[in-house]
Amino acid sequence: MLFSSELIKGTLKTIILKLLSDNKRMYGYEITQKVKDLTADRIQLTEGALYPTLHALEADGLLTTETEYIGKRVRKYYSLSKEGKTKSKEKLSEFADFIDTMKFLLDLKHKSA
Amino acid sequence: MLFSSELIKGTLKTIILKLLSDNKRMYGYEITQKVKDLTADRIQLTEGALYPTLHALEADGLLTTETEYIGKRVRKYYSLSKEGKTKSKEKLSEFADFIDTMKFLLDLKHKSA
DNA sequence: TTATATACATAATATTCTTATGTATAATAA
DNA sequence: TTATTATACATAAGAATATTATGTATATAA
Repeated sequence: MLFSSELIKGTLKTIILKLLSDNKRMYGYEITQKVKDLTADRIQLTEGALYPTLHALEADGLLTTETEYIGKRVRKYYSLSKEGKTKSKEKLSEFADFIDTMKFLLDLKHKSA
Repeated sequence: MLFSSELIKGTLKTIILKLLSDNKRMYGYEITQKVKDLTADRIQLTEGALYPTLHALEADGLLTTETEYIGKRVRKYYSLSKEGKTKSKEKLSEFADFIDTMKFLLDLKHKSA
């Protein structure tokens, strides 16, 4: 069972920043596989969403890149910049707060007066 | 502190369906106020997002409406249809699952090999 | 009497996603 | 050996959904 993509919207940057804060450096394809593995195939990042987002994070100065060749195949490694590390913490803390807020909003009974 | 709108994206339908499953009937403005109250002003639904979404849910057969006049001012009450009730449960259960998945994905350390 | 709150709606724009397409190498299965 | 799948990048067209701005109108509070 795959999550409806609707739900995942808006979480991509947070996911990327978190994985990079744990792993020092990762390349795009690796990120898609890691997320697939860790979520038992329930979140599958598409390339059309991932790559433009990586580029945007880099353009914002949050990520730095190193290109390497594995045989003849190119691989582009991303790492958090100093600002990226700060941003990663902010995003994670905001997301944790958001989850708490949503849990409260959605779990409890709030009958109107 | 307001949540970045990015995070809230994709949760609007779930929020609406949940509030209506607790409250039998609500009107648009009331929904915005309820969400504002319950989240201590951290989630503020905008009219430009809310009304089109209500219309879409109605067009999908998930909501029914009754229009009433309070003095001379119109008020449009929304209620869950039978399919809406089913959908509401589905959405909430999916969201709960999603939260668990995201918690796992974001809380733990997953260093690559 | 002026600003704010209530109450709806929609249009232009922006953002961000899906889907499709393109290129190319490496590994595995038929 | 050849076709398929996996690896690995990228971008463009289109869809979905949000923001921001605008419009209309009544009711209430400063």
